[in-house]
Amino acid sequence: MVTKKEVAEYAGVSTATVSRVINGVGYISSETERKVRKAIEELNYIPNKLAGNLARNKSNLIAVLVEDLINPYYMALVDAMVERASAENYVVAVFAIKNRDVRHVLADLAANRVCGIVNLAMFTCDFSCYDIFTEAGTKLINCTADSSMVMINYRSGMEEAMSYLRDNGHKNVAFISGLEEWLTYKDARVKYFIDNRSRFGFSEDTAVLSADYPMSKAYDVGYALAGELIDSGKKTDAVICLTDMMALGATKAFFDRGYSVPNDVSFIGCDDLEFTEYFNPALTTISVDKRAEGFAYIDYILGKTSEVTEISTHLKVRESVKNISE
Amino acid sequence: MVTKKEVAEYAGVSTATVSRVINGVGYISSETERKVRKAIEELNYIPNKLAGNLARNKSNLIAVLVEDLINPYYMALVDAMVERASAENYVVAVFAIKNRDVRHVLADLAANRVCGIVNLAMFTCDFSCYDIFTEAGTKLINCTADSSMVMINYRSGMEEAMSYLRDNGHKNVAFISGLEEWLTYKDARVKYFIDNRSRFGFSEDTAVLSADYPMSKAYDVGYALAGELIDSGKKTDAVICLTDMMALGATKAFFDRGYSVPNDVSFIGCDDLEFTEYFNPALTTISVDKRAEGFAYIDYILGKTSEVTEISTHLKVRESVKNISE
DNA sequence: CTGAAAGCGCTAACAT
DNA sequence: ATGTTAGCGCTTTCAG
Repeated sequence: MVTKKEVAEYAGVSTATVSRVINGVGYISSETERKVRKAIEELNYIPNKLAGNLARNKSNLIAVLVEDLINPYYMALVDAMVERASAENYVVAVFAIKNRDVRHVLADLAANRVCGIVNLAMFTCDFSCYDIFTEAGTKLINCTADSSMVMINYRSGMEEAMSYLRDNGHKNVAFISGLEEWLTYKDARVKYFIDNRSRFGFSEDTAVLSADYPMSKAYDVGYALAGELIDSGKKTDAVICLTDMMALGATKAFFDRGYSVPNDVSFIGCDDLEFTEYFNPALTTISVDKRAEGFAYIDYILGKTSEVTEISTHLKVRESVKNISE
Repeated sequence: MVTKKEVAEYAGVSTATVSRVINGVGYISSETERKVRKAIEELNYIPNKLAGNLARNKSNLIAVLVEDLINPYYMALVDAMVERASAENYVVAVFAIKNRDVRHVLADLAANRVCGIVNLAMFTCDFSCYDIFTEAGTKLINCTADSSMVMINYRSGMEEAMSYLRDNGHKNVAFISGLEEWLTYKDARVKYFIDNRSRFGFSEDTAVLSADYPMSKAYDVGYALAGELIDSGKKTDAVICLTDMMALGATKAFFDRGYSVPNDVSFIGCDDLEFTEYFNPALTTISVDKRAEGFAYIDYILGKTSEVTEISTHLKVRESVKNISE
């Protein structure tokens, strides 16, 4: 594999000059640049990132931390991140916590001198774990509890969803959160729901159901919680679910017990996973701009954003809500 | 960040010795080892992979090449690969072809000196593109047309699926392949179906439908093809789909036209994506051991396998096939 | 505008 | 069993 030195010799310049034209930094005469580019071209030179990484003691690796990867939402996020990162010659690597000591994983990240970490997992770990990274200037997303640089604005989506339910005659709407209780009341979706349901004329007496997501799978949680909801005997016209996958499980529970969706109960999910369009019925959902979210993460890590980025949400109407106003 | 040299000094040995205990190679007295481990521990030393990679001119990066990542099957595969790779201190990075010149992507891989490439994309590219890698000793999976080191044995799964349909009284079974025609007849699932349908007493007159997967999304293809199937007016008791996502789209097409699944038509998918259990009806599918597949890829890249690995498949019966024998 | 040269932290002969 | 040392290929001052 041809090295920078060979290119330099071939072009009759120094390696420093070659570096300059490649990295587009510093002054170079157009004549020299031409020669160098020609040499690169003819020799088919491919810069060795390994060496570059070491020289600047910083890799072009961006780490995505997940519990496990079996989650369509993450998939969409990672997809977007890869797209954005590769445009800047960065590489996105996936690290999973599943069955591993978090400290080991963190050590892995450190050993590979990742330049940024996007934490999509929900493990708990005291912040001192991250000292090593903050010290090294690694950009962290979602690693500490405090102010995130990108926030999903669920207000608009929730507002639309609740208006839509109201306009379609629903009054008894439950919320399947699935999160642990202490998280449930911190979640922006749940909070908005609770704080505003009376404003939309909904009953205050409907259930907000917690469980242990994301420890358990979203659809399992949805299925179980919907079962509880049915068993409770509470009158419910519609249910909003924290995520689409939860809605998938929850609707299934209703089907399994002989109910029809949306004839007997209406459903609204959240996330807008693209294939939920093909669910039966097609899922009405709060759409999150996952691509923008993924882009924002990368932009932050690459230092291209200063202020916090807000990700928009809106309702995507499909078939899972029935008009029951007479 | 503390370096190997500092550890060596602290322990009163040379860097080579430290390397030896870390990499567990060569002889070291237990006394020295103890001292070194103590130094590592007390100094909180984390080896710098960047330097190591450069020194051996080979990275610990394994690349996964995808068209895009929005595919639950890949997700499961990547998940498994990450698990296996991290156990050996390798890192899995995702590279996407979408909207990019394949040659650029390949150059990226080369620039990062990846030690292996798992090609999950389906782009065409003459093999000379890979010369640079074979020359460098990079392990390649699915990059050239010839013999793969891991093969999914669809026979058993298909056999079970077809027996099951036969035993449930189905005679007119269609196959939604979705692949382009020239690929359709190369695919093991399709081939098995065509070669054996008469043996199971199925009509030879049923459709095998092609399209342009994976250029188009599986569920879109499934939806469109199922529409064609319905329009054709051909009698069909059951349909087998190349993938679960295709089945999702296909069943939706039937629902949208007023049919009931499985009352009017039965469905069998393939892949056993875990959440298809929650489809309505729960999808009966040919289960592929995706974890084993992912593991096999990594094992091959890491040089832990010599002979070709075979991935097993079997039918997972759920609710999408109805017994129509009277 | 360009070149020389000193690292980056680690590996792997080669010595001892 | 352990130490010495010459790179790995690139970046980046510092001179000129």
